[in-house]
Amino acid sequence: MDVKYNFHEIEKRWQQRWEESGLHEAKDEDERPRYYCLEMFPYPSGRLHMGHVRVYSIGDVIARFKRMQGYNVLHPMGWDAFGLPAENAAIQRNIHPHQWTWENIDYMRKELQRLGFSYDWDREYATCDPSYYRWTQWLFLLLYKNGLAYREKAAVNWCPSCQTVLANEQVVAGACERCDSTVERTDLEQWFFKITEYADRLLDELDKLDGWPDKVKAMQANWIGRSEGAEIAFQIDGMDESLSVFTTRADTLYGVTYIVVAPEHKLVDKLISDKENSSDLRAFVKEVLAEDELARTAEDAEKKGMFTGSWALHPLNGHRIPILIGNYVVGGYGTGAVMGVPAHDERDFEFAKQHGLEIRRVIDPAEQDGSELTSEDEELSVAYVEDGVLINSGDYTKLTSEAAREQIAKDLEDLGKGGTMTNYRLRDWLISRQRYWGTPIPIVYCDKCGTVPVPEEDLPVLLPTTDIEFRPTGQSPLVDYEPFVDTICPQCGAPSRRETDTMDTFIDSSWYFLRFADPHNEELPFGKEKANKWMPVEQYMGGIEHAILHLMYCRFFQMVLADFGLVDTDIPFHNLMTQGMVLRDGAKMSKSRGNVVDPDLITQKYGADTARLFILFASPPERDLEWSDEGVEGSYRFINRVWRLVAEYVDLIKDEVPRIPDELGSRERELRRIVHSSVQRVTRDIDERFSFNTAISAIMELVNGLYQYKELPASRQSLPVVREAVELLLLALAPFVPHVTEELWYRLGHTTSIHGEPWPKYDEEAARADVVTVVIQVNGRVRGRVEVSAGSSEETLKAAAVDEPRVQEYIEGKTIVKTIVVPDRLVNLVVK
RNA sequence: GCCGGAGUGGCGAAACAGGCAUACGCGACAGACUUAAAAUCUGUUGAUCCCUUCUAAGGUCGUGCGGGUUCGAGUCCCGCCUCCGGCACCA
Repeated sequence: MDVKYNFHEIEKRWQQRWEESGLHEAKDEDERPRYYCLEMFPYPSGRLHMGHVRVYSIGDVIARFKRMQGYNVLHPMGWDAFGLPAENAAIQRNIHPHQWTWENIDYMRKELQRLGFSYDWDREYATCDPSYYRWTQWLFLLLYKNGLAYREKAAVNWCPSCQTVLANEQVVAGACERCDSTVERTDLEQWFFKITEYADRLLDELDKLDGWPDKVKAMQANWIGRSEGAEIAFQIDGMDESLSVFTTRADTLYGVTYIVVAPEHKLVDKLISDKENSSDLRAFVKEVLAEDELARTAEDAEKKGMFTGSWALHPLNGHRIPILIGNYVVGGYGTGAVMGVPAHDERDFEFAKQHGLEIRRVIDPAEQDGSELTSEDEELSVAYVEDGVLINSGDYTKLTSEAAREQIAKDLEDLGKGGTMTNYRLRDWLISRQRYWGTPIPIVYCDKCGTVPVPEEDLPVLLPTTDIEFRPTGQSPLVDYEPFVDTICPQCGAPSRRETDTMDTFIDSSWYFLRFADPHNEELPFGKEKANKWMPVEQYMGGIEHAILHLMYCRFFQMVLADFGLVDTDIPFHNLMTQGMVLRDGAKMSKSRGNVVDPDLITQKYGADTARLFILFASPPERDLEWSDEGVEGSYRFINRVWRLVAEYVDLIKDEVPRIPDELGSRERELRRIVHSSVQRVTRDIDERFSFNTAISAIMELVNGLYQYKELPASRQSLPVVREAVELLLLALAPFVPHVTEELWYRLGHTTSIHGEPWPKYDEEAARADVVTVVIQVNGRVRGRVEVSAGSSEETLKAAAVDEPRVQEYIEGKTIVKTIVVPDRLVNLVVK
């Protein structure tokens, strides 16, 4: 056998053979238990980056391992192919987005194939293909017909650079998630999905996702932001209007000394119109509204406020309460108005001090924290924001905060002045985009019939791929393309206009995992039977950056589709793993930083197996991975070490059967102990905790053990034991480095793929050591070690311990008051 | 401020259930092979020497910091610090 490890030739040959033999195809009709292994599909940006290589290497180990364990594995790949970069590239390089995208897909598919990932390529698709987005449109109509998609004028986020609106989830700290430009607020008529209708379920059912990281669940819970409290209506004095506030602290209702409304509140006009200083008031409103919303409502911003001249009436005691306009009240949350309770809210306290408003204490801490009853008229230096016992609160005095909240909400409800209310941070999902390269929204506007959905049989509404000027103008490029826009009303046949906005690309990826279960279906997005066969995805993998966006949208879609009976499970992904980033010099790889390592160069120089092995070995999957050129060299060295080992042994063991003789020498028993305990560790590390780095280190120890054994004179070596060791080594290594293990497997004389072999069983008996080192401690400090046969009794261990000369030094002249024995591990003598 | 996660050699990291801290790899150093180098194989590699002494063993210290529980703590408990991520004038 050639001594040189020629990865170019090996990898190319096996990739071809695997594809030809259909080794990685998932079978719809197959009685074995199914296993759906999925990694987030890529956007075809041009080339793979190391982040891709990492997540797909992780997924491939799992897919291959599960196949060897006897599962019918679905491991598909496709393309999240609609999106802005295609348009930007089109503008910069004068190439059509369609062409740019498909060329990228062709290139990146080759890159994936060169890495040897075991995808079922028969199921591949791209979301920009009409055969896919036809069903995205179909699903849009499903939501529309069921009242879950609607069009409305609303204050929306506008990205001036991307020239489109964005969903709330796509705005990070006031900036566009994609390009970092500051987002502007503007009123526009837009399409929304009613995700808020599912807010409670999206929150409550997080508990069902026991295979998801707590981090992701916490982020989603945060994002949904459910807040339970009360709505309270304050009659406006002298007007036939009332002002509603939302509060979580109804127990502090008697402490209300003012009300603040947001400048955009719909009653602002009425409140200030007939006042003598109304022009000043208007100027104030205008001034506040002109401020950037993010800055205005930032925590450290100055709290500005101005009295409107109007008064509200307390719903329980009828007191007159001034109404102010304040910059710190968020118009879009709750009712856009808050009750001011300065004694028991830090923000209100600060605001009241600034504007000389009354501070009235109504909660006493006494019984809550056991501190002394504080004097009621003592002036507060800070707000008391904890729960307590009510004081100065009419009939509610002496109730606890908790009891009072309930009672007050109930009584207000009876009076018709409020009741319990739940608020969410989550907003409806704004899904329309003023851009070209996306799924057209299948809606027609008719002068007579209004908004008309395109009939299902007329789908897809094709995105024109020629003659489009797609430079962003703030409205969809389709607006000016008459062949697309001009149509006839599906209901009355009159000339009408198509919707020209396209859908947020997150919709494309919110159901793609279902399409993989049935990718060629021409009747439906997916057949129910096939979806039920494969769903939910057993193991899903991707970056943490999708914790809220993609992963919440998918849950929403899956719930909707389950509700409409298209699929049984309402959970898209059973287990989720979020892998860390690939860093170099401590920072994320990026072009601007110039610290990018091109996967193609690595596969060219070292081969796919080395690239995969390094990435899996360098770090546990969830953690960030620091790129290291030396580390890559090390992985390459290791594969060569395996190659040489087999090359040196192959002629000797080619015809050996791994039958183990009953009588073994100590060296053979030692080798088998290493081999079998390594396989045991690899199995556990992959199966139970995806700890690939430690699995690989166990295999390295196996190889080291074989090299040690190889030092023995050839005549004294047991070839059946070596044969067994080499076979187990290759099998355990197969999911990580599929090409080289396949090659060596054939060289050993096998005629079928190693990847079709069952995962190796280990012999627990063989994995156990004959002799163990037991640590002897005196008072918890290590004072000696003894070698004893495994499973020695407590008495034997104790005797061996006190016999140790060095131990005797420490116990001489002292009394042993206690002896702790951990079998096969440790003896601790406690002396005085 | 609230929520989640992390902090271990020169570096990436390991320690499964409270029981030898640093497995495995990188780097470094040394030996073998070689005319030589590379490659390869083998070995050494936490700090320290105030203390002991047999000079290569032994002691002592050591998992962000300070306490605690325990025969024994990287691991459990209490209190902090730092870093990363999410939410945040959300009423």
